[in-house]
Amino acid sequence: MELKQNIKIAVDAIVFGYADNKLNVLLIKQKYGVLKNKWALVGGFVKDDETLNDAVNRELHEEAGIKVNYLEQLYTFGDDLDRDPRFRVISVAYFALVNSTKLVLKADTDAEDARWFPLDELPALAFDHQSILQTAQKRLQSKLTYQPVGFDLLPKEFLFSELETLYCTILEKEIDRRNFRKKILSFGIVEETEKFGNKKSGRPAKLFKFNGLKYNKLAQEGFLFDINFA
Amino acid sequence: MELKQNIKIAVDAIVFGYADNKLNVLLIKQKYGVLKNKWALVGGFVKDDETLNDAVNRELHEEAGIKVNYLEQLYTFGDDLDRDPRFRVISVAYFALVNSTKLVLKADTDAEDARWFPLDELPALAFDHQSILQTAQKRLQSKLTYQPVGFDLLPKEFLFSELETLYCTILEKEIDRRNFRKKILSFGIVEETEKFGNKKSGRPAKLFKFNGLKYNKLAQEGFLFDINFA
DNA sequence: ACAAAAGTGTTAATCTTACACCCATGT
DNA sequence: ACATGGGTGTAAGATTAACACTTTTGT
Repeated sequence: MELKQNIKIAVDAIVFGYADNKLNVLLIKQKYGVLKNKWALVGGFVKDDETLNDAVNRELHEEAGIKVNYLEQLYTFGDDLDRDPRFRVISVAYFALVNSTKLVLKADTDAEDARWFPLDELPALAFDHQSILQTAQKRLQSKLTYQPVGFDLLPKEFLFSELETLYCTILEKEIDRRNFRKKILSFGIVEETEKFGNKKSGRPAKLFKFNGLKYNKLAQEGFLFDINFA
Repeated sequence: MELKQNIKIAVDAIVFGYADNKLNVLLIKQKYGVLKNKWALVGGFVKDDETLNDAVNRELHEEAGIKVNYLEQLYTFGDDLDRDPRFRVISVAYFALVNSTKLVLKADTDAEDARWFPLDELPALAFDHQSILQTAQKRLQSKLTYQPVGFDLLPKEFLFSELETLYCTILEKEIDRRNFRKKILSFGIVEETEKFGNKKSGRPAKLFKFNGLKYNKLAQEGFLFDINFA
């Protein structure tokens, strides 16, 4: 009874990036194997002597050449026995955020191609990656309201209007500018810099930055980041 | 590179029960193997042709003879390479709730013994089960505030005071009786019955029941269960 | 001068918190 | 009559929601 198990374990990463007021997902098209010429999430099999975390980071590096700002375990998909046509695979999915604006994707060892796709222009995906992606999108939406993960999708210094648009875009709702600014500033974890953005038109706007250390300190003392708007 | 993987995949269940104003956890002591004479979570290896969900339910049945009221995936523990001394094991942990008051545990095929332990009187646990348990406890605490999972720990009909004590116990804080009752009743998902509890002393109290169908309907319309008290 | 985006305050409504006394039963 | 737990309302304070005009720059 003990050792007859023949199940493979993989990790997959849903990497979200944000650019041009759009939420993007990182997909790759592999050179070899069953996945040849199909778009898929970054991912692969776990090595015997490597942690799940190391496996994801390795795949992210090998297949797309990136380091992410935020990474957490999302869900383990293992109820679909025919997920992978080759053999039973259980996939531990991870959820990752990057500031994609200036991110250069280099298709490295395993990948033939790596590209950002806006969420509303997705190609057909391999396996059950479509449904994994939906789970991830829901997670992102809810995380946004109770953890300061939005900043991981923006450059270190950003305009308030960018932060606001990010929230509107991802949560798919309108947000009142004044109330949003008031609320965010009331937390005391976003600071004004001396610099200004470089938009072409309109009144110049100050750049802001997120103070992660301060957030951690406050969070330990019981502070709860929380944004909820009608 | 493809198929040399030698990792075993297991499921474990953290089953919480509630009785006598205490939160309990279901632990088992196995007959055979490395786990002989050690208390551990219900769990075991996944079969090749069985979903993760089926695996957990099977183990719950085989090792403790129970059906749970609530079951959800908790987290996949796979970063500790030496978790199991025999070989690399990745464990998908599930989180389960039962009304344990009248639950008869029958040690079935695999288990030598199955018992409820109050959270503050735990024995030493096998593997990394102690830390899995802590993750589960945190999950329970937070779930309690944004999903009506408390009802899954109580009998179908319960006293308001029982519900309140359950919240106090699990969240480890004092709650104002009037505010609590007002809040819960305002949701409209808990209904008065005609029956009364059978406490020995004090004024007789009505039994209430949770209307799950109504909750589901409301939840679909955007209703959010939410309990937060200082 | 006009277009474009940034910046800013107030008020009404709602929700949350704090708090204490009477009620129905068993002994 | 007393002990035990059940049941109830209100007022002050905090938070949220709704709402529109002025400012600064480039063209």
